[in-house]
Amino acid sequence: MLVGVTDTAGRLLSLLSLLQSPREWPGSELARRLGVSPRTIRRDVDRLRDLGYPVEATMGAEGGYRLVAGTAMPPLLLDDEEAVAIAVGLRTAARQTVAGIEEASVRAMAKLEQVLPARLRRRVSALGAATVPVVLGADGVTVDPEHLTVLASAIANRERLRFRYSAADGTPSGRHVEPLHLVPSGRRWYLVAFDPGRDDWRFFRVDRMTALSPTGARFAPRALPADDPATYLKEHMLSRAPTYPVVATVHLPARDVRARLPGAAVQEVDERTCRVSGLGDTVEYLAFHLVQLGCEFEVHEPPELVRHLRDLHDRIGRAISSG
Amino acid sequence: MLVGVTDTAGRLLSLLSLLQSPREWPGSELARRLGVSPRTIRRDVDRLRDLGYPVEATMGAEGGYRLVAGTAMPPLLLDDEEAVAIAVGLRTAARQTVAGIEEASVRAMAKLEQVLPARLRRRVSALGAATVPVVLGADGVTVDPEHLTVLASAIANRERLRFRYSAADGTPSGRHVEPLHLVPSGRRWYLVAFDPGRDDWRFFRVDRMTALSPTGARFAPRALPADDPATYLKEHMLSRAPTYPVVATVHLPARDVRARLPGAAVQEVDERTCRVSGLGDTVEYLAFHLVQLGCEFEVHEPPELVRHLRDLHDRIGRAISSG
DNA sequence: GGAATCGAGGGCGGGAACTGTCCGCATTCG
DNA sequence: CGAATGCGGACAGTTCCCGCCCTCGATTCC
Repeated sequence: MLVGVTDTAGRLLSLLSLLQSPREWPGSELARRLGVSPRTIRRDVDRLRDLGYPVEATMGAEGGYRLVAGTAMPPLLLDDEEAVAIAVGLRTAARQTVAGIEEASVRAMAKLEQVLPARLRRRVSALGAATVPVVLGADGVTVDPEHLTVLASAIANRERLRFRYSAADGTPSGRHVEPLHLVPSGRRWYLVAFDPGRDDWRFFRVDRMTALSPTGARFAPRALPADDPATYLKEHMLSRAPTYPVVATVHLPARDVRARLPGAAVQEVDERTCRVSGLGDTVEYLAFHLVQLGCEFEVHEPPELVRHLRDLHDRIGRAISSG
Repeated sequence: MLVGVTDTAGRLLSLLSLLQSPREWPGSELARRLGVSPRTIRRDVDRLRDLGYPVEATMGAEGGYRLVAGTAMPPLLLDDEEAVAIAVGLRTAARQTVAGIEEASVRAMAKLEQVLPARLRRRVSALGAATVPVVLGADGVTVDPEHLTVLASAIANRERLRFRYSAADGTPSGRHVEPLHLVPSGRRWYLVAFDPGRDDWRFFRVDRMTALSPTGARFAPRALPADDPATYLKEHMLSRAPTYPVVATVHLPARDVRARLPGAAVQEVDERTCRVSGLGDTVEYLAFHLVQLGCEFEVHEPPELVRHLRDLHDRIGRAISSG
């Protein structure tokens, strides 16, 4: 049998792949599948262990090998469908902007997209299109995951970027910038970039960018006039992004509300009533979460929210009266 | 220099890891990082290509290596944060039951969870708990992703499973079964399993199972008395799961509605009005999507939906009148 | 309790593969 | 044109891999 390291290394990868399915494999079976002797399988298992991937073995009849959790992530060997599932999962997660792992999400997306075979990419975008964007964005805008991956690549690769931008007042312009950071803020994403034409730093809302195209031209990254891009962004955005301090009384035990609205400040009033404040950043978002609790509640604080709920109330009223 | 295949294979993995970040790497830099000569790097790149992972090289100054999309998925080498991001993404995706990739999602979750280091697992569950379950389940029940991974492992590993089950009428019972399939249905999951005690096949709703514990005892999988678990389940469930045929008139161009409600049958009435039918399976779900469109609409068909909307209307009315 | 199955691991010999070095070549950018 | 980059052939020395022996320990089933 003609072999080489590519075979040895390839075999180790195949072995890793087999061991990653959540079941046990007897060494003889592995030997058969990989076309080597059981002795070699034992040695391969040792090699994997040397590499830091803990392979557990159960002895006796019915025994076998299994990859278990170690201290480092082993390389994930995915089949087509699993890769698609992960890509779709990341996209929906990015749309909803989960917790504090947005950057990591985007990095993982970029990494995956970079190596995702074309046929799978098609399936992912088809599925992505078929997925209901559950989050009702303030203005109905949801950020396009594709854009995020393109931006992440351009940043990592230090490539200049060309795109079209619609400013807040709607006036469009063409831009050519040196992208430096991608910063999540609420359910929005901002690109922090240096604009050589205007010789200054600029922030761009990702959902307002169109026709992204990395130019391929490299640049040497400049130092940001602040330690942290996020705080830099916050300073410059403070005046603009309105946040709604909400106060509402919810007729549900405080414990239940905390479980269903993590992130909100919940204050117990009595056994079955509590006061909720500071939920989110857009009235649509706030209204949705309050209604979604499915219990009685009263809104006290932001007049905008009350107005929005009144609209909702009227709209539903019309829907059922004319139907 | 003392080397071995574990070094060679390990180096190949490191190389793959470096090449997976979305940027270009000059060979000299790679050689420096991996502690080998540039010639070896070239050979390693060749080896990766032999393994089917297309490494692209750009010549000339400023050139370098980059991993591009090929025909097969290369092993994904993730850092801690990326792994957590993927795990969280899969969990939220599993909760929402995306499109037709549910099984793959669960398989990927099981694969990932199996090798996820403990410290990362803690972060994932913390983040998972902090994530708002956006989907308002019919009865507020969302399936626990952990359960799904445990079940998937038990199935793949052909392990008997013990758990407690609350039947539809609420009566609890202890079960000991041979799990065979996990079937998604709407936003619910069912386990298809053989119950040796009762000597027959049974279906269990995953959200009604508690105290899951694989016993470790193996079993030889029996043949299901049907070709396909999904259709088998459907036959047995047909009478129970009510689906609501909805008909509503929506005052929005048909094109827009199709974009925002994929899966629904949309029929154009005139330029700015259309008829929507057959959206989903629970009134809460239907109501949510109709309201979420943010436009005028009238509901014609299921009286349950009208009733639900009236409740919603009244509840919102009380919320804003007393606030 | 015995047999069968499975993992762990030492030793050996032949053959093969890996690495580094040196070389000339092609390509791209400034 | 020169510098940086990738490409790849040839060679020599080292070493490492593989399959085949073997024994031992653990576990399960009969």
